[in-house]
Amino acid sequence: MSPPKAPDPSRRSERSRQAILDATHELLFDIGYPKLTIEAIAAKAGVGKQTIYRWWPSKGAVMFDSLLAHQREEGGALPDTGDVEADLKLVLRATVAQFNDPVLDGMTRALAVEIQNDPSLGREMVDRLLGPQLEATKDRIRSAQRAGQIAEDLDLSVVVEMIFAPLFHRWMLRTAPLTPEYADSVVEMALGGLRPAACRAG
Amino acid sequence: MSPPKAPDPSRRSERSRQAILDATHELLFDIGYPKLTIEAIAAKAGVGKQTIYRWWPSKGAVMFDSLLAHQREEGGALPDTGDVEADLKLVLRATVAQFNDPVLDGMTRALAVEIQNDPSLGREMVDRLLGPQLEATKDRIRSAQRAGQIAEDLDLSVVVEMIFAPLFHRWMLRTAPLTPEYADSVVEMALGGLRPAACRAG
Amino acid sequence: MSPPKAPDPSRRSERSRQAILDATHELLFDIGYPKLTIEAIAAKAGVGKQTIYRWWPSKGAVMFDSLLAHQREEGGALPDTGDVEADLKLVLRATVAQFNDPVLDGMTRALAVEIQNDPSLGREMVDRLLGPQLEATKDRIRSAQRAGQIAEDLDLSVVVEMIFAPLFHRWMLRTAPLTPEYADSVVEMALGGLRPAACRAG
Amino acid sequence: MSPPKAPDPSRRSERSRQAILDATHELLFDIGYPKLTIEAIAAKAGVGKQTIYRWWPSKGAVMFDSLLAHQREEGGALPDTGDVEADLKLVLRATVAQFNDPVLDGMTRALAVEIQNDPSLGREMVDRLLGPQLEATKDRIRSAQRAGQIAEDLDLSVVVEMIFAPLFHRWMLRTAPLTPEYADSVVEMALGGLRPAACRAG
DNA sequence: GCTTAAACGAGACGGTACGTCCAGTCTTACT
DNA sequence: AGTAAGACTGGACGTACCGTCTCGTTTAAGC
Repeated sequence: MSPPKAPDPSRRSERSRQAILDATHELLFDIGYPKLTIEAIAAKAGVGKQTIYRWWPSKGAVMFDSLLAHQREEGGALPDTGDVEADLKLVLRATVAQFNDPVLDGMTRALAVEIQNDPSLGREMVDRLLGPQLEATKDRIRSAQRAGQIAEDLDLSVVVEMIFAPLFHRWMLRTAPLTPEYADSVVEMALGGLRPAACRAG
Repeated sequence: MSPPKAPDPSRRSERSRQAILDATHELLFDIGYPKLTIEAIAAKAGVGKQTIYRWWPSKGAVMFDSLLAHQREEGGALPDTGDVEADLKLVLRATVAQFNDPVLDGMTRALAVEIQNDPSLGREMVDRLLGPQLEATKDRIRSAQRAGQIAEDLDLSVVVEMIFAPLFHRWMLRTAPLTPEYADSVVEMALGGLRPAACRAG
Repeated sequence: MSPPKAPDPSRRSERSRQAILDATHELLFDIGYPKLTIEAIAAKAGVGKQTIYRWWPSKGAVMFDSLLAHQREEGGALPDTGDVEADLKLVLRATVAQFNDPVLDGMTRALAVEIQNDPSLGREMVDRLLGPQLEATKDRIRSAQRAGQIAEDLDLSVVVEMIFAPLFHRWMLRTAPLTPEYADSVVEMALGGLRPAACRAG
Repeated sequence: MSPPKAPDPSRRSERSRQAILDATHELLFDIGYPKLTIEAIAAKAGVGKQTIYRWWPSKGAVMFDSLLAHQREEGGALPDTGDVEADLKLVLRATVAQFNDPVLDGMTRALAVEIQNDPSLGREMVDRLLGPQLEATKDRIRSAQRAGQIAEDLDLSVVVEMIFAPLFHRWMLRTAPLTPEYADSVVEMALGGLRPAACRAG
């Protein structure tokens, strides 16, 4: 008859929620996502398994919330020194550093994996994690357009992907090591294009 | 004492090998990689589990071999009409189509996922699947360089990633639908760069 | 510090008590004792689980009260036609019928089972259900003694068990079907004894 | 299609079977049947749960096999001194002692309980445990019949129940303590019957 | 062709984790 | 204060697979 009876969020135990998120984060750090189990989270958090199953649909969802809860509030705007090339290189070098950090590497891979199995998780990730960063980058690009450094007639969604995707690709498929120099190359090539051109040196 | 005793490949049963690869392929198609189990493969192939464990180190490795065995021999060179932009658009549109094919989509995602857990699988994949395609693309780029359509002083590894990565990014993270038009945009933007038009028409 | 705080019976909700007893009875009928759960009783009765735990110590106790509340008031004296054999046969045939009634069968088994785990429940059952019937039988036996049909120097507690125990034994251990004829045999054999005797036919 | 796939008894591990039976027996002794869990048995036996589920349908069945495996081989004939009353008193006093032994008490109650939920278990119990004892008693009665101590025209199934049932009844329902004297009373009353003395001395 | 050692199918084994169910306790809001 | 509701910790349930380990049974190489 009734849809399987949804729990009442107003009665949710904040204490348990926090304990679960903390335990998950710690376990991700200690043993990594593939070895992470609901049972281990429950045990470490001092929580019944049912409490996890009551509020999250999957292991991936718990991990995602845990990631959100524990990331520092970095979502600021990009630097704007007036030199778009330098600013983008700075950002991409930072991204390279993140990918090379063992902990972040593990968690980000886990997240990427889980998105493959659970598209709804992917949507949320795009909205809450990736989206804001891409938006900030778009803002910086727009600023550069006003400064005449970037062409006007471009689809900014494609632009930001042109910039970030190569890093993601190399990291995810491990085709080659991710270095700061690679970040620089990507920025330069994206800005200048592949064609031979007198004005490339700008 | 003795090293764990390697099996003798010369006595391997070709019949069983094929049955396992076929069963895996069919199960990947039917139930998807995450639900795929060694037991199911063994049962479907009419094979003992040990026979799988004897010859493959992991579920991912079986799947990878199965993928290799069942893909058509496409590894040829890229078309070369003299117009590098048109040729690249053609290739990228084909790639888009592959990503949008439900079966290939599922299997490629499975492969990408498994690479996260098993770097050695990643290396093999890069060598046997991704590498050849990137090499073929590099060849086409080199041809375009000789024709004066592409700058000479570029790191080709970065170039091919500039071209393919945006598709991969959008597909993997599901940030937006993958369309042929998107493929065109990527090619145009990569070739022309992001800077204002003055220098773009080349 | 304080003893665990006994609830005040004067404030007990009669409405809830009845609802619990009714729900229990109905569930016993529907799904049987082994599958009966406190949660199901509470849900069916529209009552909080705590209200059950507050007033009853165990599932068995609830069931016992439910049984008491729903049985008809039968605790009268045995018939006394002057023929003790006939009267006992009548009573034992009625007992056989009760054991063969599917509903009573299930509930009585449940009760018997629960007594094994909870001796205090056993005591109460003996006092309130079994005792009265045995007492009534003892009265009938005493009447027969006065009429010279039964020996004087007998321990009546043993006598009544001689009469009822065989039925209980056969029912509980399912050694053979319980029939009215069996009831007759038991009465005849108990009265006449096992020895070969000229006077047995009476 | 296929019936859920029966395991092949010829490949059964005798070592595991014994370990399970032993662990069960020990746990029955230590914590009692109601607190006995399959998980505890598996853990104590050093065995996977599946191995228990593979070979036994229920907790009760394991316990029953464990009981059978650990009982001493007592299934012999009753004593026959020529005095049936004395012999029966001996047997019933032994039965009383068994019921009063704390370990046997617990296990027998557990068995009796389980029979209520699982009639098939009851049948097996009757066949393998209770039956033989009743048959031995019937043999002794038959011998007494030949000696002229017991009437010829009696249903022996009823006779043995007349003798054993009162003990069982008093034990199971805890109506009164089980004593050797009670055993004697039962034998005397069963043999002599309830009618007045005139015909009783036989 | 016969022997013999390997790979093979089958599947039982000790385990781990799953997702569900319910016990019994605790919390919150209502009567 | 007792109650309805239901979230909580805890723990057993029975299931699904894991990867390992026997079992006979092919099967193919080397004598």
